[in-house]
Amino acid sequence: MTDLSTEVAALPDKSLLVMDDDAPLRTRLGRALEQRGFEPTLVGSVSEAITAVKSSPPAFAVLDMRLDDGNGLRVVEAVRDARPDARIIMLTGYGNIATAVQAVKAGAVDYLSKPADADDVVRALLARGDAPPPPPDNPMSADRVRWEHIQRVYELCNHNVSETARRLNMHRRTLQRILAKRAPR
Amino acid sequence: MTDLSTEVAALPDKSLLVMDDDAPLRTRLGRALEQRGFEPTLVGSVSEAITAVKSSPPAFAVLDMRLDDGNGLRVVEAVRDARPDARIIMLTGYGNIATAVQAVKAGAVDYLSKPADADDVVRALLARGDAPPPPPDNPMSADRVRWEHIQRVYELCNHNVSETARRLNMHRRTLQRILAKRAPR
DNA sequence: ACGGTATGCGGCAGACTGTCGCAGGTCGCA
DNA sequence: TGCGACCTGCGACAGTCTGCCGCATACCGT
Repeated sequence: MTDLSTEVAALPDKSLLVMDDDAPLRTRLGRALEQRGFEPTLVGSVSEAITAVKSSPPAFAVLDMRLDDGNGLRVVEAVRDARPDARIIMLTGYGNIATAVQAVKAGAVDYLSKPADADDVVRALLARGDAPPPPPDNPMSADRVRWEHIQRVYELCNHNVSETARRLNMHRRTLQRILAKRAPR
Repeated sequence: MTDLSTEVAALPDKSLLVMDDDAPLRTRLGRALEQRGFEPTLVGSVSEAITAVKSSPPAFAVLDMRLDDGNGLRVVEAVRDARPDARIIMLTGYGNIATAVQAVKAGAVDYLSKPADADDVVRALLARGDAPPPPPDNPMSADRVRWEHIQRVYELCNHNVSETARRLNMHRRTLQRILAKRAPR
């Protein structure tokens, strides 16, 4: 388990589809996975992904959940239909349980929240026997949880401060101040 | 979808297993589900649950994830083995993505984090066609999210204020004051 | 009896929040 | 071109909340 690259090298099929609408991140992730031995195809939208899947179904897939032109779940289904043995993992900006449940039900083998480093992705991709890793003891600080929630809604509101504040039922001024600061640990 | 009770009444088999180690909560949940037409069996531990499943496999199950005498996942498997068509939902004090993924992979149809009210549970239990909430985004207030997180950890720490504060990385005094107040809206 | 730990509570200085208000920017529409 | 509807950033101020210290009490295991 220490050397992921050799494990990847032993795979019969290293084809991997990476879908993310953030181009720099996508490229970086693609490069990192390539270095670890995969043969990635990069796409930035659901439609591109579907096309790619049709022309050559990948053995692995790393998909962003939320894109501009549709839901990442559609791609999960497409990949599963084209290739039932594919190992798919979902990626998303801020972890959300409901989303994770949907993703797994749709057929993803795992769900990671960004920022997830390439090693995490590879580990999830390779994890044959699902090892219930550690005691699921996750001590996120209360402020951190609050902050992430805010970020999520903020993103969802397309970085519109006023609307985010309205939805969050908090003062625009307060939101502004919070957004101006860095994430709490 | 508006009247859950009538929908429950139409079920061929209303048997339901409720497992939670917190007796008051279990009773309350059981009563609530009974009022909505289910026929619940209440148990407070994994071993009791396994026994119950063996003697009469339920059509539905609401299981707490973490109990003193073992992992709720074991019960998921037991139920699934005994009755593959059963609809199981997991409940947990502390919402955790890794756990949610595990639960769904084990065969649960949904995963809710406490506090989940009875209607939420029934909805999850009945939701035949899945993924009705494509917009999985709640306009929960930021403070509410924080508060729920705190409550969850607090419960997880067995109502130990000092330990909760330590884990949450916040001051015990502050936690005390927060717990003394009611939930924010 | 003693150290370790948990709990409730008073108090205080400093940080944060809720509110107002003001100024400037963008967009769509007569 | 001007108006109205929004959005954004920011200053100021009072009221609230938080971090931190201390003290007293109450269980435990040794």
